[in-house]
Amino acid sequence: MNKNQVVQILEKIAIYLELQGANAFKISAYRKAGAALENDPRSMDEIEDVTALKGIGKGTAAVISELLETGVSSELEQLKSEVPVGLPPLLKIPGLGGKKIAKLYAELGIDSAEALKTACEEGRVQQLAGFAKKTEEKILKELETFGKRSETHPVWQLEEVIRKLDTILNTIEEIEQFSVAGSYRRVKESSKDVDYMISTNEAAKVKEALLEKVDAVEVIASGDTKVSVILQGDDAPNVDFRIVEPIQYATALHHFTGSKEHNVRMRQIAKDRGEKISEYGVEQADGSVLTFESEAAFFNHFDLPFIPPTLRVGTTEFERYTDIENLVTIEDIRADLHMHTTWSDGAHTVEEMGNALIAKGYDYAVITDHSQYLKVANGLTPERLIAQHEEIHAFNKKQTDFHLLRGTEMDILPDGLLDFDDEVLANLDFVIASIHSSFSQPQEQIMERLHNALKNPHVDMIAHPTGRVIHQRDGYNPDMEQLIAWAKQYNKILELNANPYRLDLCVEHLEMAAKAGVPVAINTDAHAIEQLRYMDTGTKYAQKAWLYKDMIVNTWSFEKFMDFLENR
DNA sequence: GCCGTTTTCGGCCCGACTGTTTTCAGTCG
Repeated sequence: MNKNQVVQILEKIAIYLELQGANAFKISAYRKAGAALENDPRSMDEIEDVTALKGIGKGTAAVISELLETGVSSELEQLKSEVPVGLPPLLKIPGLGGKKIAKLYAELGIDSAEALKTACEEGRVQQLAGFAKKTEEKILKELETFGKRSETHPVWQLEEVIRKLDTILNTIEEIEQFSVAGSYRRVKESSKDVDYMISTNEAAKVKEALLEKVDAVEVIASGDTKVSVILQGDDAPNVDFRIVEPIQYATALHHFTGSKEHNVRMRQIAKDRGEKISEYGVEQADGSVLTFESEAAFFNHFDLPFIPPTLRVGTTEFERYTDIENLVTIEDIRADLHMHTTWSDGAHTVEEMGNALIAKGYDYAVITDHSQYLKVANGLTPERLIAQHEEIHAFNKKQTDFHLLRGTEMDILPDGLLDFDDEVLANLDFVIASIHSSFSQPQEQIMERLHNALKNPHVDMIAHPTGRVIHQRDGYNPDMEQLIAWAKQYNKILELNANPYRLDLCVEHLEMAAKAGVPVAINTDAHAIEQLRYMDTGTKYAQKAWLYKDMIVNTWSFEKFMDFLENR
């Protein structure tokens, strides 16, 4: 039994305990034990003594060793025999937690969503102590969409939502500062909802403006410091707006950015020093409350550097914080090595893209339109590629300190051949090879295609190496260990494709690449000027894998980059 | 259930909101 499976069973035990109304700290002890395993970099086999991990004691260690020996947990089996199988899914109904569900089961025998619905309709739920008419109505309403709503929303969906909300918030005069917070700010691949932090001296007016301007189908909560709504649209997410006074903004933003685990650690650190952290500030032993100009000042108060939101997981950031200054940031990026123009399926011309790249402050970039195989994307034939070079050349002539390179995003064909001959490739400054077809081939065949590309001396980089689209498709499932070994052997670059639909390589694979010493490029794969902004998401995502700037080829100077390409 | 230089018991991060109450429990993040 592997570590993931063990962690999942510990979580299951926690869920069942919740449904028995067990002690909250006991429940969280099982979750902490799972988190301790998860955060340890070693595999299950490599961990000799689990009790050595903080958070795992006698009880949870016994569960783990039983799982490893027999594959089952007698504790979980016991719980399962006591708790009906229909109860765990009910935890997903907003407003219902373990205790209420336990009560519904104990007093009314409700053991499924179906039974709950009937009981509500018959008015039996509102007769229970602690429940009343409103609760019953709310449960009935939630049951209508039960199982239909997405539990989480992918980052590419939220990106759209957040762009719209930012525009709205910018029009509300009374707002002093605002920022998205929560897991989106931490660049999680998907989030349950959207959190916003807002500071103002006129909370009532801001609240009013929010309710008026934000397109909501339903207002879930509307208090003095919090407005919670469900947005209009298919499968739209919930948005929480938290409103605080300007002096509280930094600590509140930190608080609502999380993660929960990070906040717990911060509070423990504060507690050890006789201080108390809340969203409103840091309370001193004498009862006075400190507030801060910025999150950085808040961290500095605890002798920590600014910890970027992406790193706030509650573990490594407190152990490796001296490394943070080496991590790649958006300011380090000097180039974008993957983008499309009107020559293939892009929306802007070579010149328009070139000017936009200069406006971003880059030193160099590569135009990489699709190759001829990709007919749906108007891929370039060798002849059109040559014609494009004239245009790029003309653009470059007008520049003094910016270099636009000639590249291609060349298809690796289903039979493993490359879409351009070597003599075509030899004419290019930078060659990307990608798979866009026959995703369902067996892994050996996929790997053979990738190997063919990596072996070719003209190929510089593999783009979006797994082909995944977050929440939509898994990609073509390459053997990543092998792919990274080959990239190392042939000295090729692997891409972190920053498009929020992709984020490919993922964090886990980026960590493997970094460990192997394979150079990484963070690219937007922009098909239009406005998509060049994805670089920001990409660099933040790279931080999650603790990638240092010197590992990222597009932080290098133009000279260093060209030198690498020539002497690779 | 876990933890411990205040160590084998007593605390475990902290606060808002809602709906139920009439001072609070449950849920949520």
